[in-house]
Amino acid sequence: MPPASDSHDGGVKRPRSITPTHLEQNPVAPQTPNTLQEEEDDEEIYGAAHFGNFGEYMRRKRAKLQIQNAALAQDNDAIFKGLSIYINGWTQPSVQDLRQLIVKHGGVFQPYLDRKAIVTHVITCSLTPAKLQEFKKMKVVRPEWIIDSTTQGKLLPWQDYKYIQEDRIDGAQGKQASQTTLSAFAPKDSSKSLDVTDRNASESSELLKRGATSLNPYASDSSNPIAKRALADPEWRRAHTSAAPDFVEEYYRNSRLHYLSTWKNELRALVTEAQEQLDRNQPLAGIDTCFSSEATIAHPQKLNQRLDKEIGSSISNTNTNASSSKLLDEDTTTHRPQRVIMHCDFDCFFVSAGLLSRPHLRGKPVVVCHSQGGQGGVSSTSEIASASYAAREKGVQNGMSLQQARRLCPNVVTVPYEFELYKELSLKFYTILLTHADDLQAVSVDEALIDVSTAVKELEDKFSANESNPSDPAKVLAEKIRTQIRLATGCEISIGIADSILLARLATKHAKPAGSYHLIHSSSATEPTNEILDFLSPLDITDLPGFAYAAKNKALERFGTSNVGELRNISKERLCQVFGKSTGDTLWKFARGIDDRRLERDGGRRSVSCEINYGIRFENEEQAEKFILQMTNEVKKRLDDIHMLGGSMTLKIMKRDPSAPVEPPKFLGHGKCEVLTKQTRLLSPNGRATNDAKVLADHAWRLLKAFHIDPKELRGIGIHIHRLEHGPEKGGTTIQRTAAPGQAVLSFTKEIPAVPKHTCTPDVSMPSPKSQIPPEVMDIDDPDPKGKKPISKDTLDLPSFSQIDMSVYEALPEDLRKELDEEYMRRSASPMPGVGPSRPSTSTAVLEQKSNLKTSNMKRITHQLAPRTSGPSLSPQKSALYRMMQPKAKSVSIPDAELQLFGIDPEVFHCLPEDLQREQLVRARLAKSGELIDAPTQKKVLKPRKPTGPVSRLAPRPKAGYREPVFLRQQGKDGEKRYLTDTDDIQKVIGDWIEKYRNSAPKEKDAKYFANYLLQCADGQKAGDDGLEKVIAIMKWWMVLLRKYWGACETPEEGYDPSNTQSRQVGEAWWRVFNDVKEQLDLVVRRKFGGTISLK
DNA sequence: ATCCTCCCCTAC
DNA sequence: TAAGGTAGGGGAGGAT
Ligand SMILES: Nc1ccn([C@H]2C[C@H](O)[C@@H](COP(=O)(O)OP(=O)(O)OP(=O)(O)O)O2)c(=O)n1
Ligand SMILES: [Mg+2]
Repeated sequence: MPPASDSHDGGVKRPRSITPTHLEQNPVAPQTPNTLQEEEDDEEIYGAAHFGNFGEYMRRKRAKLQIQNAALAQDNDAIFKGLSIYINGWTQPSVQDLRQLIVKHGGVFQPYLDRKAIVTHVITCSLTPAKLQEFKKMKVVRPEWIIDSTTQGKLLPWQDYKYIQEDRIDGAQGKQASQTTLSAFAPKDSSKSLDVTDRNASESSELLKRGATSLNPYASDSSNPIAKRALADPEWRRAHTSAAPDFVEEYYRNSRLHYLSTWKNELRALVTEAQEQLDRNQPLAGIDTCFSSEATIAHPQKLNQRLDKEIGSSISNTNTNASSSKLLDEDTTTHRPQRVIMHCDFDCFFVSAGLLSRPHLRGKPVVVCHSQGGQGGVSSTSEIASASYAAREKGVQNGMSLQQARRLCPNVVTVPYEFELYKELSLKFYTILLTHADDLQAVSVDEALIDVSTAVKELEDKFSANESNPSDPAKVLAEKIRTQIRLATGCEISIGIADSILLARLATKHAKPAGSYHLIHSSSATEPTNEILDFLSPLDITDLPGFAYAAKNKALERFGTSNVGELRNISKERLCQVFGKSTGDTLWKFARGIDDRRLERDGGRRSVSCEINYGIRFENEEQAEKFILQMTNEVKKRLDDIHMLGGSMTLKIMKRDPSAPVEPPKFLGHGKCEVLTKQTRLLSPNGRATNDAKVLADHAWRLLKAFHIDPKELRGIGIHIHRLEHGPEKGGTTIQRTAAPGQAVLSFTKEIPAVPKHTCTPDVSMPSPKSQIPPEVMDIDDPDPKGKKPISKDTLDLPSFSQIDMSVYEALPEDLRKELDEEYMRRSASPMPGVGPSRPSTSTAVLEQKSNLKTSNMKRITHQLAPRTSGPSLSPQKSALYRMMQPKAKSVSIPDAELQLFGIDPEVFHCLPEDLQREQLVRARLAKSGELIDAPTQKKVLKPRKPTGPVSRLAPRPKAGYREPVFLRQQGKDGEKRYLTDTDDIQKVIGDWIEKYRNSAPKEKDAKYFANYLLQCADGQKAGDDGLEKVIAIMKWWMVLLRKYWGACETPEEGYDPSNTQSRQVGEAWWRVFNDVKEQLDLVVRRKFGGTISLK
């Protein structure tokens, strides 16, 4: 069974910020003042008092907590330390109260019952039978356990409070909690447990079963009746699911995650542009030009002057004229001096933005989500994008469902998204940051890393001139920036300062909300001091950037701890062993506060993708095909936006896991799924990477069909394009982005949405009138609407047929090849002039009639080609079949290029036993010495694996007759059995294979490998005609075996047979694989020999 | 060794 | 009702 996966759901993602809950719970001042405390004191000097009392208050409390948590291990009050507690359903006392008690006394409150998170205890007042079953291996206790324990100040035995229903619960088996040190930092992001899509569903399914709850929309096993009811109405389906004609557009208009990704890209580009301007010695003008047309922001220079006046700062910004890259360039050489990195991040960004127009909600528990039903939403599965700090106090987290939030905080207020506003604020934010930064890395719409070494240095010089000022210039600058941002946007940001990215990020968590924090060594030591180590020690691995739940699980599993301080004791070798070389090394360094990464520069895009895993509910193939069309059109737009062409496509689908309900708990979500991907080379008729909508659509549709999946089972579709090449910069097909999309795009495909979904791209970033551009304007902007039409055959500039790269040609979808064939014939450009019909038709039926005629030409042409590697991915991963088919002898060592010189296909060569390899070489050398290379027939062959243009693989075509079929030729040569060279052997392999999968469907990987092997035999010049015979023999044998075992399943039964046995499903899977392979073979055979293989 | 391919993982 | 996207780092392990 192919793997199922859902990275979102399995994980424990948690906000990086410190939950204010902790603050509330730990008001006691720390015993030992340390750096943190000192910084707090500093803060007072530097005027944090400007801010609302709220931020100041919170921040101070949190800082105290931070220190306290470090000592929490010894705290007698931490009676729940090491426990991870989940509260099920309605309880008395309330969830919030219990949660507060748990957290206050050192326990971990689990908002979800996550299969990956460790839950030591479940608290409940009542349990449904289903839950009872679900929890039967866990410690299920009544709330009194918590109450009594806290009142008595010690952890009472849970057994005394075991929750009992009529059925006996064997609760003693729950996993013991790992001894993880409590972190001062809150969890990274809201956990979305459970409809886990595992890449190895079978292995972990046992665990998966464990923790579904009705309150968790990601639980894997309960159905959503509301969704079921809605979907029963066909009208509704057609309006609200992927069956809708404009679903893609509508979806993207509302997907926050889509915006997040889009913005990040845009900001990166913008920053790069601005930096280039600055590098051209146009300090401020650059910024102005860059942004003025896109958002109404004050000129930075003026802004600064104004700000200086307003905040009465004696520090003027002396950095505005600094060259952006001078210092940076120095840095790149050897060891950089001492950087000052700031990590700047809006506090609860979406909420803060939303509150700009709702000031009365300040300080209240507010969340941003789609669901807006006032006090309703008790059962809403709508996801919370951002929660205010007041809401976080109650345990509400970003990414949580609204129903979860309501449970934790019944009076939480919901606020709608305002995407345009976010982008606007972000632009102001970035503009100001650029004003101070030597370098800037766009992290996200609300977050950036800046290198402010120069500005801090200048400030420092100024201070030292003043003498009497003991201020930390970095901190002063941070506060100045915060003030500027506040005045420009009305929002609070927090800033973490340090000399590395890692420490700056950690400092930010500490600074939030509405503060700044300089994580600095007291000494001027270059490497992390004890203070830094002490800061890090209480943290959890998930507090480190780049490490989340998977890392945590590995750490817990392999080291028994996820605490940074304890992980520091693990040797680098062990870490690398568990996490891999680079990641292990990084972890080792991070645990010691070492991070020498520089800020990332935009290195140019390497892939473009488009993926929707929500609301995918097809009833038939036609809907799926229409949807694919929408997706590929979207992909095309994205390619055009960045003037790129794609050389390769991966189609990714999510398929409902057989064990998952048809309607998952999350409304229209994908639920537990298997994730499958198929990849293909993506080449247009001109042999280059492409952006052609039709080519994209054809490839995608073809890939989708190759899954042979019931469209009803689809839950997600993604199209990824890689191996990007530069396309035309302007004009032609690349206009629509700068033109208003609607009209221009409509002009060539009806399916494309008429309204731009990029409502927040810079050119339309103003919320107002501009977002709707009149159609006339768009027409003017687009000089050549036709350029976006599928390439017209009449105007297409085709190379002469002989110039066509055959590997490219062969990689085309069949119908495209046919079309191309027809075109050549029509133009009399084919090697057999004038054979074709006068006009190509798009009718499949017609094309098929003609195919024989053309394939005979194809055969002649392909025969002249050099050997080539067969299609994409002849590189099986380790698999049972693969291992079975591996040659036992090691390969004779000889460069492939030399083999090719001999006309031997390396791939085949390496499959041969050693003695045969030698023999082949001897023969080849002999033959070559007696003949001239047939130069004129040399061809360039595009090597499938090299992304960069055609790699010439000069492979002189030996004279006909010379080259005996490498494969299978030795049959009968000397009765010795050889791997993969003898029919008997292969028959045995097939037999073994089937035997191995008598009771479960064959692995996709094996099937692919086997198919490739057969194709290799039948295709190209690797085998002569007896190669084909061999293939036919193998296929026949395979068929015989399948008939023997599953003869009844040869033709899949129509309709739904409730008595569908496991055996029947396995049989059908085998036949599906068989037919799939035969189909592929037929394709090759038809091309080569003009017919299909007959297994009669 | 170094590359490539097919994934997993992470961040917002 | 709800809108679970997207790009890049990098690891495992085969190909070169
Ligand atoms: N699961 C998530 C996480 C974040 N976001 C969006 C909304 C957030 O406001 C924005 C920024 O994410 P942050 O992680 O910076 O979180 P916030 O800014 O909301 O809070 P803070 O930074 O104060 O912790 O991204 C989202 O839509 N879904
Ligand atoms: Mg933020």
